[in-house]
Amino acid sequence: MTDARIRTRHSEERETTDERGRLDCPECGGHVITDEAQGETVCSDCGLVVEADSVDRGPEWRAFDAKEKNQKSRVGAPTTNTMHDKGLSTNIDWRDKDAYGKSLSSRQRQKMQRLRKWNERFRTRDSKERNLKQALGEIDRMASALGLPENVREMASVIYRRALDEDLLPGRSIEGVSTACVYAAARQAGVPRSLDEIADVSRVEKSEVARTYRYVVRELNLEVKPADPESYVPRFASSLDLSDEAEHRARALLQNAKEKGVHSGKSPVGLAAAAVYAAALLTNEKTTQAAVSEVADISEVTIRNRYHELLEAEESLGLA
DNA sequence: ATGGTTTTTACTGCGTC
DNA sequence: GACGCGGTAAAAACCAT
Repeated sequence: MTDARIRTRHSEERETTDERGRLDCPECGGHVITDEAQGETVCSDCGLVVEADSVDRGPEWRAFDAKEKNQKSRVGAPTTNTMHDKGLSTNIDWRDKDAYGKSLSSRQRQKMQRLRKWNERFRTRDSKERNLKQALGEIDRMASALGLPENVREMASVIYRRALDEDLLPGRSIEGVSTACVYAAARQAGVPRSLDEIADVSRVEKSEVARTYRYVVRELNLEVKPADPESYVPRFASSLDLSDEAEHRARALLQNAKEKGVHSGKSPVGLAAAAVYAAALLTNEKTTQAAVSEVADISEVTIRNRYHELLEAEESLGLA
C-alpha cells in the first residue's frame, strides 16, 4: 500500500512545477525569465514582474580595469556538497576520444583505461570517502522520492558531512544517518515531511530514524524548531486541488489557533490537515475528511477533533 | 519502567443522494 | 444501500519522568 501511495504522491507533485522548478506566469501562463542583473523575474509574454528584488548572484567585488578583474576573478565550477568530493576532483571521460573528438590509438586507449582505474581508486580511497559517496547517493534518492528541492539535498549533505567529521557514524548505519539528515534538512528548510513519509522511502525503520535523528540533532547542536503546521498547508492544499483562497483561509485558521495556544502538544500535521479541511468547508470546496486524511497521513478522527478546536478558537475570537 | 497524553482503530448511528 | 460525517471506547504510540 505504501509504495503505491508514494508513487502517486510524486507524480502529483511533479505536475505543479516542472523539473527545474521553473514557474509559469500566474497572469498569462507564459514563460517566466529571470534577469539577474536587474534582480527581477518577469514574464516573457505579458511582462508581468513576478518577483522583484531577488538576489543578485553576480560577483561581490568590483573591478576597475582589466588587470584588477583578472586578479579578483575566482573562477571554476561551483562546488557542491551533494557530491562526495564537492565536485572538485578530476574526472576522466569514458569516451575514447581526444580533446578534438578524434578516436584514440589502441595504445592511448589502454593508457586511458589504466588512468581511469587509478583515478577512481584515488578518488574513493579511504573509507570516509566511500561512506560519503554511498550516503550522498541515498540522500539524493530519498530526496527525489519525496520531491524535495535541491537546496534540501544540499543541506542534508552538509549535515551528513558534519556527522561524519564528528565521528557520529560508528555504531550507526549509513542508511539511518542519511535518512535522519534528510528529515532534519527538510524541517530546517521549512518544507517538512512527516516521519512516516520519510520512513516510507527509507530503508530503515521509523523508530530507528527517530532515534538517529534525535542523536544527530543533539550531537551537532542543530537548531530545529518544532515543525510549523503552516508549512504543510501548501502541499496538502495543492494535492487536493484547493483554491488559493482556501489555502489562505487555512493559514489564517492556524495563526489564530496559534495565538489561542490551542495547539500545544498536538501533532502539527494533524493541525494542518484539520485547517485545510476546515478551510475547504468554509470556501465551499468539495473535499472529504477521507481525502485529507489520505494526503496528510493522519486519521479522520484526529482531523475531526482538531478542526472542531480550530473552529471553536475562531468563534471565541468573534465573540471577544 | 511508569503514568499521562495524544493518536489510531474499530464500530455505530444519522442524514443524504 | 453507499457515502460522508460525527461520536465513543479501547488499544496503541508517544513522551517525560
